[in-house]
Amino acid sequence: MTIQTKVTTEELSSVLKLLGEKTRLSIMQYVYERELCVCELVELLSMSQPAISQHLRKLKDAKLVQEKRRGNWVYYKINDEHQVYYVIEKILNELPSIEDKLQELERQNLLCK
Amino acid sequence: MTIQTKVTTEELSSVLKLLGEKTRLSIMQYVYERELCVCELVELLSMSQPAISQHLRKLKDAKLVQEKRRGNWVYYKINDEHQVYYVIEKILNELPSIEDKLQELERQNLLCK
DNA sequence: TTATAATATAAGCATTTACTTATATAGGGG
DNA sequence: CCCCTATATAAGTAAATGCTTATATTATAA
Repeated sequence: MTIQTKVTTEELSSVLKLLGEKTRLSIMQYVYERELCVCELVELLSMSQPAISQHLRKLKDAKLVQEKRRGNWVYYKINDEHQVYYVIEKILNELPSIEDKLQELERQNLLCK
Repeated sequence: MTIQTKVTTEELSSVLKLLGEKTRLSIMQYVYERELCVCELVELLSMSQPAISQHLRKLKDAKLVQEKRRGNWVYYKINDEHQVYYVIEKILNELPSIEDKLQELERQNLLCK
């Protein structure tokens, strides 16, 4: 049995506001599928590095993602222990798979390390 | 079996952006529970009538709510045929019940008609 | 230590947003 | 028809937002 912890409207809306931005929702989708470093996300989303970093900062501050440094690279993955992770999963599962884009990245040897 | 129709990241993020605002998320919560007119929402949320109307306009444009006029009053209810209604329900179910607030409104005879 | 690569942060800016106040519209009752 | 009530819309504004460019930080490698 799953304990349903209720959140406040403010807490939930602040999470939804973060997901309610195309780039950030994409980032969430990617780091839900697998751990990725900043430069990989820059490639995948075709956006500038500062833009991606700033989005990641917001997601990290909201504890929606976790970071781990490995040498020069900082890897991000989804935080599956977030208070409303259950909802976040439902949201991300509505989106079509991005597996092909990740494979394309591998094929082009653009993966870091 | 439920057919899982995938939406684009843009479509989904635009819905989440609308829900990612405290007042609008509250409105959705209320019209999910029952049909309400504008002046009732004004009471419940303690906000100005134009502010509520403008939020309702956005929700209506996104087909998240449906409206029906009855005399002077315009009633709004959730659109349970929205493309991602399944997700919207999951989101709203995370929030604590607002039943008590609706009862309080009734008790004070603030319900229209 | 110096150079280089990956990432983060700061500052600036154009756009969007959520309200306000004022006014328009629409329907019901006299 | 006129008046009143409920709602919608318009215009204005302060604050928030998502980018850009420039620079700082951090770790690795020479």
